[in-house]
Amino acid sequence: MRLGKATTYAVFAVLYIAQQKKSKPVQGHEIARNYGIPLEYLLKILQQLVKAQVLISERGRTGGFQMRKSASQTTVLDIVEAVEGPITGEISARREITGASRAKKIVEGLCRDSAGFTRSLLKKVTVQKLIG
Amino acid sequence: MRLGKATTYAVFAVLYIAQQKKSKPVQGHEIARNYGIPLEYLLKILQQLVKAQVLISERGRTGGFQMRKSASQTTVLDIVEAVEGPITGEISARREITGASRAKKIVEGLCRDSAGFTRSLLKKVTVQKLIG
DNA sequence: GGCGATTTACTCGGATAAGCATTGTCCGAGTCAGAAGGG
DNA sequence: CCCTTCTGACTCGGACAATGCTTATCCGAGTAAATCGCC
Repeated sequence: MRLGKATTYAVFAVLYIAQQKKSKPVQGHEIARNYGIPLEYLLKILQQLVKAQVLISERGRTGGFQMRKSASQTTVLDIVEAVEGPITGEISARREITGASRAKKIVEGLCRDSAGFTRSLLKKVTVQKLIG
Repeated sequence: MRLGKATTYAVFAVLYIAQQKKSKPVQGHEIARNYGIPLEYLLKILQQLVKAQVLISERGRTGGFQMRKSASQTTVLDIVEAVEGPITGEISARREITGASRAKKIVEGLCRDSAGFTRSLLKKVTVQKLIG
């Protein structure tokens, strides 16, 4: 399991937002400055989190981002899948390889098991637990 | 767990080689023809498997590829790591993100656990089991 | 001074380039089988 | 007929492009606060 930059940014951005006491929205540039993340890129990632129902956004001068659900109801899996898409186990050249269907099914099963384990692992950890 | 094309080719190529009864080397073009894989690309992948001590190669007119160890001593993990490099759990922007060290360690732990599980999973399955 | 229209500064939002890994291709080095030729 | 030599075709091997995805950036749409003018 290797988390890409985008996903890593996403996790820590959500963490930062969840840690805010105030109910005011947190603005992108504040997160970017704190972690040294390129602002425009971060915004793009935050938008994906909004689409995936992890965050809510507000426009305008006092706008920003807020948690949609509470920190204890938001899991790391939610964040990761929002950015990378669903974690699914599959092999790439499924169509090219003809025959060897038995072996193919076994290998696909392995991938699925790995993906399933990873999903359950990430689902167990909430943002609340990350805060501590 | 998503296996790239190269890795998938590698698994089925090794499977094909292991299935050969004769002790003669199997030639690349035979595998490529059987599975519809681009020959030159397959050769490149097979070379990686040779470097990783999974296969042995022989040049010349009667050359080709053979298993280095027996099918029951060669695991899917050996093949996958030969092509993709070692399966390790890590986050990408480790340096960029400053602070939040507690959360960082937790997330890194998740990645390691996922990687460890996947490794053990792939290690359990030998090429012999794929043949059936 | 109070109220409202306007400006303005700031936000998010989606479309657009740059960098890098994966995938795919080409030509050269090496090696053995088999033909050619002489004994 | 048999052995040696040589040729040639076929192999793997490593260096060289094309493609696709991740990463990064830019400019436009939207919103509320602050400003300015009028009453």
